[in-house]
Amino acid sequence: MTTRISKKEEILDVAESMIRTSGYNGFSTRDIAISVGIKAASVHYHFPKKSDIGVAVTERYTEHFIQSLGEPASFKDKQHAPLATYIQVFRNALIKDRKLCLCAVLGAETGGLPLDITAKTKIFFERNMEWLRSSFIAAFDIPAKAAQKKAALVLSSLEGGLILSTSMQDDQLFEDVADSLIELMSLK
Amino acid sequence: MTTRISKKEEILDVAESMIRTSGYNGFSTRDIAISVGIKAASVHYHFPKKSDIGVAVTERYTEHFIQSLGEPASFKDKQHAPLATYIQVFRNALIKDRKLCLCAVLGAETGGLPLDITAKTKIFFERNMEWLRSSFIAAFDIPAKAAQKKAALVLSSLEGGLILSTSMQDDQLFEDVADSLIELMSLK
DNA sequence: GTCTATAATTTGATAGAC
DNA sequence: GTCTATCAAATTATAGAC
Repeated sequence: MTTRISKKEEILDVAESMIRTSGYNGFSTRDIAISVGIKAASVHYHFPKKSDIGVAVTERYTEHFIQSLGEPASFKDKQHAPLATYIQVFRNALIKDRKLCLCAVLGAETGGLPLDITAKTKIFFERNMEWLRSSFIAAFDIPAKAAQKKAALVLSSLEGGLILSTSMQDDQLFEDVADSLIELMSLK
Repeated sequence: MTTRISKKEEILDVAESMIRTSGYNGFSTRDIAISVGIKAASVHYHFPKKSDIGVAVTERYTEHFIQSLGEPASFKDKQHAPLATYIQVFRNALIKDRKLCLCAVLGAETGGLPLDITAKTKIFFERNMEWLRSSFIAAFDIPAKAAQKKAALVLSSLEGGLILSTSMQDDQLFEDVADSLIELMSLK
């Protein structure tokens, strides 16, 4: 006897999928209703405004994403570990989900979004940068500024790599980005 | 006596700006009309369907972008030249335009776009990858596969860097990405 | 919690006058 | 080439019954 997830969670699941595929302005509350199997009015019962869905999806996505990375401190002196872990999370998005990172999509639409959603998107990137910085400091024992630069390159290139790979319909392009990162960062 | 640009060009200018700010689904043909100073019906005279605007903008953007890069062959044996040139074009988008790359935005919305627009977006990335590959082969005298990997990293990280920098409201993040690329690529 | 019904607005697009 | 007028459909959202 499996526990059924609530309609509220189902709405978030569908919304996350739709944003990661078509962007926040690429679907309607009615689209969500149809996909969940309820009426649009019922969607508004759980989330009065569409932007409430966007905010909730982004918060939940951020928590799941950071949790899936594990503890930065555990990479002490293990130089390859944090990058390998990080690449795998993005590879799963591309290969298993066949979708982009939620916040890369929202970041690309920034000017067309409600402000409460852009605020949550910013937090996603800040928390990921923090994870990468502290992981690189633990793994490589390098100064904060060097870790910041590495983190900026890794996060930017993997977010961009997902977009390029998807747009070009070429999974190998993502692997080329990953290979480049691994090769170049073990040299430095 | 300066030559006035046509309304058709003005529509493309405004549409390009709006897509790069809010995404293709983040504005209406009426928004364009207001910004150009005509009525929505007049926009449809120049471009019958909204997607015709998207296709025309993407084609024009691609041509301008590639032209601004110059000839790849001119970088023969000049190792720093192609990367410096490429970074500067993206830096201009961030600092001068205060906008993302058109095709990064369209790439992020892929699933919610008319197919003729996604086709043009794909061509943008293909032509940029080709420019980078041939530039790196000329500059570094390296095998095609090594050039492909470098090109994938450079294009992905600069596209992603623009998105992160904009979303985080932190121009320095883009410079961190650029510094990382320059440092790591001159070592390899 | 979900439904029907409805409303105000927006959107993409067309017809036809000037 | 631009306008007024118009439209059908979609979109976000609310009121109130069950």
